[in-house]
Amino acid sequence: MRVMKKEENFSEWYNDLVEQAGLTDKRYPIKGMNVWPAYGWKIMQYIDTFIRQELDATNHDEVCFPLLIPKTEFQKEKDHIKGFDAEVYWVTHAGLNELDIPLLLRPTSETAMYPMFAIWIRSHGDLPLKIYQLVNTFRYETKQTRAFIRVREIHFFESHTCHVDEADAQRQVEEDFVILENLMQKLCLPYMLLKRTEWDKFPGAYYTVGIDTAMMRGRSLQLGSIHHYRENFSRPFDIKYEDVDGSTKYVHQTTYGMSERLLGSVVGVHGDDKGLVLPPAIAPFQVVIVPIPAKGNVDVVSAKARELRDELKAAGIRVVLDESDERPGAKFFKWELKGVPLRLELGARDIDKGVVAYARRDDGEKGSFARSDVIADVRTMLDTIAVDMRAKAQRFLDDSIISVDSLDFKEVPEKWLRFGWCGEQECGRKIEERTELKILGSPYNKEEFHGKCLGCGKDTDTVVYAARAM
RNA sequence: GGGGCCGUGGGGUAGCUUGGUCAUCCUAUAUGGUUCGGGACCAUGUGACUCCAGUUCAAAUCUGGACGGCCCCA
Repeated sequence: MRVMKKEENFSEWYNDLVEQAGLTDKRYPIKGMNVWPAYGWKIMQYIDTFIRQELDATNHDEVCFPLLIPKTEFQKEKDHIKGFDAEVYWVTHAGLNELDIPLLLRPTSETAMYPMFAIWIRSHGDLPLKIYQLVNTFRYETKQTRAFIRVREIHFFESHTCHVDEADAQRQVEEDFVILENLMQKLCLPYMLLKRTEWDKFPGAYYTVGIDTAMMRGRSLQLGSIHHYRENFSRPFDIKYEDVDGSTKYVHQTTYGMSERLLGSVVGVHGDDKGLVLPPAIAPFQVVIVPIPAKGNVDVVSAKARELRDELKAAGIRVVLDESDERPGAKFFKWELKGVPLRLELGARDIDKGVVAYARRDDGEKGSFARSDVIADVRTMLDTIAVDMRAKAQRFLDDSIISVDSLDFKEVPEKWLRFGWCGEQECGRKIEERTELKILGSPYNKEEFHGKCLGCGKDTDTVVYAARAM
């Protein structure tokens, strides 16, 4: 029961942590398909709740499509099939019979939804159509799997929208960025919006914007992506509407997808050698109260601790009182492992002085609150913790990036590289091969830049970021 | 696709080379007691050799296969 050192061996540290903290149980006998135990599921549910809130607030409707897709629908968009062919699970039999048309488990739901969109959409009055679902999707990953980050059964959020024209679809993409920003505030995660290269965009997309954050040692992790499809899917799926002038037009579509990787990033970005560090917004318990009993005052301390718990609970703060018969020290370690943002301690000393002792999970700071102000102080402290967690993570992302203007290094730095690129695929590929990094793309919100392409040396005002993807 | 390593209580392990005693230790866990401001202690318990076949008087240990896991290379 000891958490590894994050700096020494990130992989082992991560794998140990997610199991010890109760986020996942990897003992299920299928590779890449893990069990969600209560604690991990609860956190994911908070994340999902925020996603729902944001989507509902922007007039998306939650729906739920079937898990199985007929092969015939899946094959309608050529690039899409090419992109996913190698990693779909097939259902070929039902009972004792072989199926005439094989069914696949959705790797994503475009081809499940779009035949229905073609039926639902008749006129411009039906647009925009904005829906989303939170479901599990399946991808047969051939690379090594890792809890939350590379799994075969994915806990997935996907929104799909249809619009009258490209400009309206573009407005949707911009709205998605706002939704993202609000969510990332809750998770205290910094990120970058990078427009993917042509060879790395989503199969079938017109363009893809990747949402990336920084992990240890220069690794990048994609948290999700936003795609503009133009008419790439509406044509093969025949999703048309009748416009005001009576003409028939194809809709323009967008999608937006994120997964349990959000949780994986929270673990990887905020966690430390003591365990998980949860942002207050998604912590199942924002506060843990550890009573410090001593010989002769067990009942008094217990009563005071319950009183404190009830007050916090009534104030809407998610609180747990640990009355198990472990010693206080053991409880400290346990709740630190589980990442509870704020610990309150209540013993005879505190009761006498009219205070409650506290310890912050994020930076370990200790102090005490006046018992009379404890509700307000806890609220303020939770806010402060979130602010500080964001700032710390942002610093880490900023420090992960270095600008380079040549390929003349003996060893590729363990960083994200920022450099100029002329935009030619040949140059891009060459840079990727030379550095063994992946070009994540150029900032969606253009950065002022004047420099030379790292591949061919031509002047360019396009800057891109490259990193080793996790 | 090619190569290598490994499967022992819930978790982590020793034992395997050279087959032979009640399968080691840590952790977990159950009951009782003493404790309690940073991983308590005592007492008594619980719990494992991945599966199938073979060799043998005898297999955790040797051989073959299946299944599962991990790592490296393309």
